[in-house]
Amino acid sequence: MPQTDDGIAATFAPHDHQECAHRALDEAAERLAGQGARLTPVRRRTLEILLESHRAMGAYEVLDRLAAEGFGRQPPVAYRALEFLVSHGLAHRLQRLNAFAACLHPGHDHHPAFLICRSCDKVAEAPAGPVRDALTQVAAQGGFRVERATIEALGLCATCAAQDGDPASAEDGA
Amino acid sequence: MPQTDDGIAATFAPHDHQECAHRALDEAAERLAGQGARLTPVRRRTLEILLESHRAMGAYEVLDRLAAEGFGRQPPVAYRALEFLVSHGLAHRLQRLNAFAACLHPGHDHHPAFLICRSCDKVAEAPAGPVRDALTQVAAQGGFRVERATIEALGLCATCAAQDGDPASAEDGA
DNA sequence: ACCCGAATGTAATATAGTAACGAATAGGCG
DNA sequence: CGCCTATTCGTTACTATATTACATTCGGGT
Repeated sequence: MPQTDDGIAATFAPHDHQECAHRALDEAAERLAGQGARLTPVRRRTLEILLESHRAMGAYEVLDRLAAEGFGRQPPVAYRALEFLVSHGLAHRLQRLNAFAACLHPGHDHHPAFLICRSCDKVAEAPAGPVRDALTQVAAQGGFRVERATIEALGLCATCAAQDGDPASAEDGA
Repeated sequence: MPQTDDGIAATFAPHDHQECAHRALDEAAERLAGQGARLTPVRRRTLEILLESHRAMGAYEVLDRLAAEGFGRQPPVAYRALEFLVSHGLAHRLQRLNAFAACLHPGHDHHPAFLICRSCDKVAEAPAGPVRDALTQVAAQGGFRVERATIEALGLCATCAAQDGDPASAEDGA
């Protein structure tokens, strides 16, 4: 069973999420301190909200939460906090979903590939190195220089595949 | 100089676009006939509009054009035609841009990678096979089964790199 | 001619994102 | 401390993107 615990399975499988989220928040605070950037209350709360699940959330979904907790209730409140987090590598924007997800590996590979489970809606980050290399190479053959790449996969995670009795992802269902 | 004429360079370089667009339209009509699908006036015109350039166009940009030519002026008019084209493999949707581009290689690789030039805004389709393989593999290591992938690169095409005097993409500019 | 399903058109509304500007606030410094 | 300045926060107003719902029209079969 060639299943490395690289964080993908860890995202989708049941786990101590309190611990998981708490550590990500600590890491975030630490990294920001090093950069002289301020983790203000709205920003911190926004990150906490994203960290409550491994799903991606729309800006307005985040905004509703913030508003309910006494922060501003206008779109820029959410967009600014989210943009701050993204630009500091603490959250990611998912193009396919027009939504945002907390980064679980701040600092490792800031431009990962995303694996979006269509069943449980969770989003995992996967190392994009080899994928990016393949893309860079095929582009280079046409004289195109890749500067930024969007790599997002929709599919089924191992946990959902097992639960939904989807045999294709196990051994063989014949 | 390992530059195959796989269509990437062909998209970005100056070329006989009349011929290029016309051929794509013919191919489209032929394919649809084979499927029993109808290339109605709005749909045909929508495809022609997309084919006028190699850029991606927003739905409302297309809609304006259609409305000016006597078709309906409400969003569904454009969205329906575009969705039809996409679902029949005659156009693609670019997630990064919330926009649509005509497919130049209907039938070949219906889920290509996209190369978007940030300078001329043109969009080329690149064979996504190797990229997709790399993605599928890294996902599989986490137990994730990829069903659909979005692969879009932003960068600089060869033509723009040469014009803008960007030496990095030529040999070396030291 | 009649019927039916597909395609087209409309109005209305939902969702996503940005611009512009004033009020509050945190730190730097006399 | 008191003042200044840059950042952050909040608001209003607006633009852009996309969908739902429903009436009408059109093509093709019988």
